[in-house]
Amino acid sequence: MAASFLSKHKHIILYGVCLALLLFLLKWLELRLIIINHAFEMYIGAIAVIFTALGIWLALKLTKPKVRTVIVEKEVYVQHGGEFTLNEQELQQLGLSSRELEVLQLMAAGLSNQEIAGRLFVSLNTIKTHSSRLFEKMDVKRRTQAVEKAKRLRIIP
Amino acid sequence: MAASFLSKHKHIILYGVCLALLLFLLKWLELRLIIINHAFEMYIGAIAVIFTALGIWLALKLTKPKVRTVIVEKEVYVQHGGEFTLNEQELQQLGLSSRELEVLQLMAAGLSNQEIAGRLFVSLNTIKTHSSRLFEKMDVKRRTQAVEKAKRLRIIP
DNA sequence: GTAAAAATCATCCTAAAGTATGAAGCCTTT
DNA sequence: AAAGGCTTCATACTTTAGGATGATTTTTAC
Repeated sequence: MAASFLSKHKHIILYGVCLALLLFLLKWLELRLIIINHAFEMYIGAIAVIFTALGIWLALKLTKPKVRTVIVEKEVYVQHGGEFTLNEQELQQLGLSSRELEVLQLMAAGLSNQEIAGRLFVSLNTIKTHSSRLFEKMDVKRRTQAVEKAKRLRIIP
Repeated sequence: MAASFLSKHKHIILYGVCLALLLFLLKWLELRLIIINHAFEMYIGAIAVIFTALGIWLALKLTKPKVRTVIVEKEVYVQHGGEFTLNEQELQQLGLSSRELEVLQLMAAGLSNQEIAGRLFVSLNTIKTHSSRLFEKMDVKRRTQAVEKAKRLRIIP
């Protein structure tokens, strides 16, 4: 199929190829003419392009990369709490018993008398007695005052 | 207007002027070449040097600096005895009114409702209303819990 | 100017806190 | 063994705190 097509139109193909070659030759000659006529300018241009590229390459490769460091300070608040240092002296001075101190600590945690009683496995009345003696020793009238004073005196954290 | 245009396109204008000067220089060198025929190598060398420099300049001026963002976390330790730093975020989240916050602060100081009322020149009932709304917002049942939670959340010192 | 939020005050009621007093059991010290 | 402190518990009572609801005024936001 392909072979028969080639043999049939051999002359036409040959003519076409010759024409193409001729046009190509003409174009090439034209180009050569331009090149020959402007050989010097083109040479200079080539030099310029090559050395500009060289300059860019040198600059990019042989210099330290430009890095702009942006430092964003982010403050992180650390609730260190500051190690609690028990004020032993004040504690001694108040003369609180161990049970009273326990009650005071649970009061500071926000527990009610009933809850404290449950926590310590004693009756509500017992806690009331403890708290009364506690208030008396601490010279306060209410649990809120006791807690405030205890924190101020560093008896509890 | 004109000044801003100038400053805005400073690089372009500068480049244009440089190019013009360069062309002038080239023309002058060409003339010299005609006169001094032996300086061809020097001419080429000058071209190479100039365009290398141009390439370097271009690369340095027209490349964008890489931006590296470094986040430095700066820890801020908050000591127990140190300055109190209000936890604005938590305070906002609770949605306490200014009056409620006042009441809370006086509660933390160990004052009774009656005393708070006297301090703020309002009736006891008003303080009760405030405290009720306060407890509701803070999701607590008692003033001692409110004070404990407020101190824990750093809403009050 | 209207709607929403805040602040104020009141009444009634219940729950919790606090006072006063007494008492029993368990330690330690004298 | 007696004295004193600690813990426990109880009863009776007063005070304070807290809940529920309704209302008025003021401030704030749209």
